Amino acid sequence: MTDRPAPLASSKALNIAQEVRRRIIDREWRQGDRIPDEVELAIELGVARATVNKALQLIAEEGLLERRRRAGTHVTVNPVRKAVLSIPVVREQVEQAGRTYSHRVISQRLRPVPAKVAARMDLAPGSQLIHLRTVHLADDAPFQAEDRWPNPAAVPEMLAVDFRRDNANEWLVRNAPYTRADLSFSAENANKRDVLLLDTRPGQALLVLERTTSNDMGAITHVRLAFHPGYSMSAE
Amino acid sequence: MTDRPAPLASSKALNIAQEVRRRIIDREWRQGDRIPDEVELAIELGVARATVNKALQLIAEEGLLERRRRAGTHVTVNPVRKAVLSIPVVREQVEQAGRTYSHRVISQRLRPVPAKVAARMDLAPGSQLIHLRTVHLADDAPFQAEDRWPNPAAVPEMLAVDFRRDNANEWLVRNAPYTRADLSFSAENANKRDVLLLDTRPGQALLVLERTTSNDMGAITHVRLAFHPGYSMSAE
DNA sequence: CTTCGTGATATGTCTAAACTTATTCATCGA
DNA sequence: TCGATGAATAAGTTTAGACATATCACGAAG
Repeated sequence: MTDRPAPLASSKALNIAQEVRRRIIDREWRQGDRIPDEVELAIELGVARATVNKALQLIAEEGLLERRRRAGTHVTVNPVRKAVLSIPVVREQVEQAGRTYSHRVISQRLRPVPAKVAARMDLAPGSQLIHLRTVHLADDAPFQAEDRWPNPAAVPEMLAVDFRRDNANEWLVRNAPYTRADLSFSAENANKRDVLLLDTRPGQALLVLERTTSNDMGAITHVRLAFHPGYSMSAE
Repeated sequence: MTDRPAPLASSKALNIAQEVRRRIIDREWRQGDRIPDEVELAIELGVARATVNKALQLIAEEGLLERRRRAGTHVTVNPVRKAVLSIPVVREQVEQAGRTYSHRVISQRLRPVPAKVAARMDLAPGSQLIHLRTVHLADDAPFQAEDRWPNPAAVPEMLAVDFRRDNANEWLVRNAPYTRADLSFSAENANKRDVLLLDTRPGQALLVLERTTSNDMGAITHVRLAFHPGYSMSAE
């Protein structure tokens, strides 16, 4: 029987990263301190420098370390908290919760964009876009109200699509891939339309996600998603 | 003059990643397709396999590719959108906007935790924690209302700290590093206290961030941050 | 027909070595 | 005193090669 080299719950690089995090958290390396360089750590830990490099880069991405050529690696003084949000497709979100998904298109027609949306999409005010209003349901209860402005200039075929049959989000993901997405979260008091779509009362606080997606050619779509009351979005 | 080997706007690995993204976006590789394996790509692009590996791992993290040993690398069918939120320390957030930061501690005392908070922090109901209420100001206008439950069991010294002088968030970051943070966003209608602290009207929709931080020993603190009306949080 | 190996294969990981590049620091000259 | 210059340094990147490991696919045994 060959003795296995390590328990290997995970990779060497990850073990090193964990050890480095421990030293930072346990104050062996204080905020602002310069830590030993890659060569030293490689020798101390008995691995190749490339492995130490991988581990340190990982932690630097997490924000606990700052690295600069020649200056060395330092423990970040005021680490900015980063949170990764996963924003799944509505349908999957609903189905993953074990509920039945459906959606209803309220309206679909060509309209000039409102100024605010035009600004976000970097379009000339008054441009004609498709305007689409949809409500997404979980077990026939309103889950999310969608107010979308797809840009036919991005994908001309979209003018021929009937979004009553094809889910707009999924059609766009498949037919108009984007390279950039700007999103923002806010809280809004339910307006009349929200009340109607989400079956709630006026003024109810709603979590609102606004997203603008674009590629090199320009904006593809802007969408405002209002979640049902009480919805909360988790991270990390 | 030695002719430089490449324009080298960035590294080879990043250039390869960009090229791979392009092929996915331009539909040269369709959703679900298996793409050429690392060795093939390395030969095609004239680089080492390790470089291709780095590029593909990067894109897999972004969610556009799925990789499994032996099965190969496939283009993700329904990519989950991921967004990275940066959650800066309040003080820096305010100062970065060119405004003057200040804060006022409304109350600080030992109290039994409410059931909801106890559940989040995984504590026995009725445990005694410090309860701290603070309002953060930008140019003397309310910016954020904070409702915090630090756990003295995590760092006993905190019982002796006067948070009127030391910013609680910053004291904790320095003296009680955490390894885990759970956060969630929601929208809430302003309650009476929010109205008072944020100088707004009852029912106003507020963006609320709740965060529980902990380390191996258990929960360190739970905090509810209510932002001033109209505040929005952006990502990517 | 099903189940259980077993080999082939694509990715995962690590290493040692070399080269590149940004940045600091000390030295020297104006 | 100040600024320019250049050497030294630490991280960044790439390479070729090796071995590890998960899993797919196929064939043998039941």
